[in-house]
Amino acid sequence: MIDTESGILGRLVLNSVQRDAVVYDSGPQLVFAGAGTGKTRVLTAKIAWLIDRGIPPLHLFAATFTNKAAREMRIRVERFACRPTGGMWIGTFHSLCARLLRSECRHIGYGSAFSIFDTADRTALLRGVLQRLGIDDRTASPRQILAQISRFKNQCVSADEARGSAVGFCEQELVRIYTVYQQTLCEQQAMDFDDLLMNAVVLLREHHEVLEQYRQRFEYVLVDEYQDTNTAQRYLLQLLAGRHNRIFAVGDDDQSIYGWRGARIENILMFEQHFPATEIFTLEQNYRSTGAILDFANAAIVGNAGRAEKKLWTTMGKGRRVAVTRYRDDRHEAQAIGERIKKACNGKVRRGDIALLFRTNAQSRVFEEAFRKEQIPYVLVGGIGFYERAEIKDCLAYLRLLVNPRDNVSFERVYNVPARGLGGKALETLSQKATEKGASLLETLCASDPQELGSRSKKGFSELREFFELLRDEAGEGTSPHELLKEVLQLSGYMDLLADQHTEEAAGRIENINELLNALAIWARENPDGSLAAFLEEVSLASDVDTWEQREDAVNLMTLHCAKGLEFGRVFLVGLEEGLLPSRQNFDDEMKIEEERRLLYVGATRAKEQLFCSYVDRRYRFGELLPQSPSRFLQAIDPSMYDADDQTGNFGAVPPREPAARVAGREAVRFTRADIPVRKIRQKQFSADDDFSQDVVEYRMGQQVRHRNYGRGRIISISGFGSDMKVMVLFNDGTRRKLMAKFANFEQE
DNA sequence: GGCGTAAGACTTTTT
DNA sequence: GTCTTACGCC
Repeated sequence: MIDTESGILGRLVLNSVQRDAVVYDSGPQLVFAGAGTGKTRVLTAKIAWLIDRGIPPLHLFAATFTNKAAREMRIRVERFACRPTGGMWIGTFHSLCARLLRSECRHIGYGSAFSIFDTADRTALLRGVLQRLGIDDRTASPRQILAQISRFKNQCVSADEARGSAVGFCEQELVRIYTVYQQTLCEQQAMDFDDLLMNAVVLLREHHEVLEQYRQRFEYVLVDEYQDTNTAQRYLLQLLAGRHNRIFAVGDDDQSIYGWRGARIENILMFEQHFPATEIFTLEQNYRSTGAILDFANAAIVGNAGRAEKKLWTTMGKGRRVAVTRYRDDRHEAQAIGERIKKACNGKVRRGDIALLFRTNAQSRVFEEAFRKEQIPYVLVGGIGFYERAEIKDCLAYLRLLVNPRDNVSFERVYNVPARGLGGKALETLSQKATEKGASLLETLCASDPQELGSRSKKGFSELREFFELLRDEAGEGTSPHELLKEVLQLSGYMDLLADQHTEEAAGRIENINELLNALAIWARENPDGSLAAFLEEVSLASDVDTWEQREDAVNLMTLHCAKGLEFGRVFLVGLEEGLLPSRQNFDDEMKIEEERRLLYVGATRAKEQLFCSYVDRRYRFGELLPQSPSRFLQAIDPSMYDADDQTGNFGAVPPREPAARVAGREAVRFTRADIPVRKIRQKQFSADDDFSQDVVEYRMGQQVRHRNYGRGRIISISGFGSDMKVMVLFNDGTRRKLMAKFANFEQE
């Protein structure tokens, strides 16, 4: 023991529970690691410790939540263990499964060059399937169908298995669609994200020799963010860990926020049932946030039922109080926060240490505008990702076709981009031929005489055919991916098309394409042996945070989901309103409301020193100014946990039920203070369960009031909202009193 | 039969 | 406000 102490354990700064978790080595382990308790540190330390004890890195399987986390962990492990970790399998579940499938998928009817379909690709595929089945896509939205198919796959329910339990017309139709959708994917040698997981499980389940080989190899299975695993991922872990029975999972049920994507919080809560003889470790000392922030976060999360018992504590002291600010509307919120950030950054606060977190991507717009106006540098993480832009998808579709000529979705994307005089009719002709031959569109094109493909489209088709044949030859001769893309852009005329447009938009697209070329060149330098296929895979499985580089000088804007696992000195949590957090679409389901509450918890616990929350009275949605009310989660937190600050300038007033915008017609009307009449003070006493948004006393600053016992006075400050609203009154006898508005019983002047 | 313009739907979160 | 789809024109 003394040996290890002076060795690697000496280099890793760990508290006693963390150290116990690292050195325990007698079977399955679950580490409950609350926010900021050193989850990553423990996982990194565990891997480094294992390697230090002589476990070859190639016997380790480690699943992280993002590729970025995987990269960072690999670097840290290498630093601690002072050894290269090349053979270690570390990455996201999706990339690890892709890796497994690339080498073993011959067992399940795939070649190693399969395409990976993203949401847009699978939507395009489904549209085609619905058309072929003669189903009107207005009767059931493709979105919903895809969500249902994902639900099956996330639980590893194949189309055949689903058929057995389908009840009623709708379900049977769904299964029929699922069946054809799955066949079509296979025909095109493509897998969607869910397939990567499900097919990996199917492969290991049905091919015992393959399973044994990998089980044997992976002596240790390590998992980060275990609370966000879905059923398929759990099956995969159970299969892989089935032999050595050494699984090390880290997670926090309070941070489970991916239920909508199939994640099962039960996975972490029932870990002991899934992995018998588990030893549980609970990390409760928080090293990230101040006491004030932790108290606020704890107060937010206690509303959830069925949590694993834990209580975060810190030795850091209370720190600065959490601020909860009310603004007039979303523009006001953005402008005021922009100014606040600007002021703070004139001091010694680094912009890179500030994050602005929101529930939906749509909320970022106003902030971007405000920040530009204030000249605050910012980085937007996520949103419309680089690889989702039309011009980038076009480029990638061309490249994908070179790797996998059976990828019809890619073919249909680019066969007429730039325009070659080929349209729906031309595609139909080609498609029919392809069906007869049992080949893909590109294969059929290359095998057909253009003369047979319709008189009008023969020119376009023969152009396209020559283009692909030339590229395929070049690809075969080992031309670098970077050169290939350049050729694609030139030979297809794609670049010319953009260059001739002379618009700002086209210029932006050219810039993006250059960025892609650049990325390809850099990637080739870092991966000298990397194939085009490998590049495409990496690109398909890259997440938003993967491409994010934290900068010293730029404020970080991202969704709450994106912020998981990150930390910042100052955090602005914006738009804490009903309908947004919690999201309106989750109102009806208590489980989903709990997930929304966890989202608030995740957001709050990102903050190290200071947390600013805000909500607005009115918000633009669909181009209309709609009234908003503060989030139920805020209202449930004891007001003593934070400082309430009302910046609306019309304190206590509540937005009208029917927005004036409606009355005025379609045109959206901006509210000014004068638009909102300050109603007379009402004498009514309110009960606690009154809906405050309907029955609330409206006060404003400076208002004259008369109190039954204290006489006349003037309101000098207002805090809190709804039934918790407090007013500070300066009475004429010189005394100041803070009164609960609902009990003040002011007499009318 | 392709291309451009106008109404239409619509946004939760992402590998 | 933005992206997609439908229709009418060339």
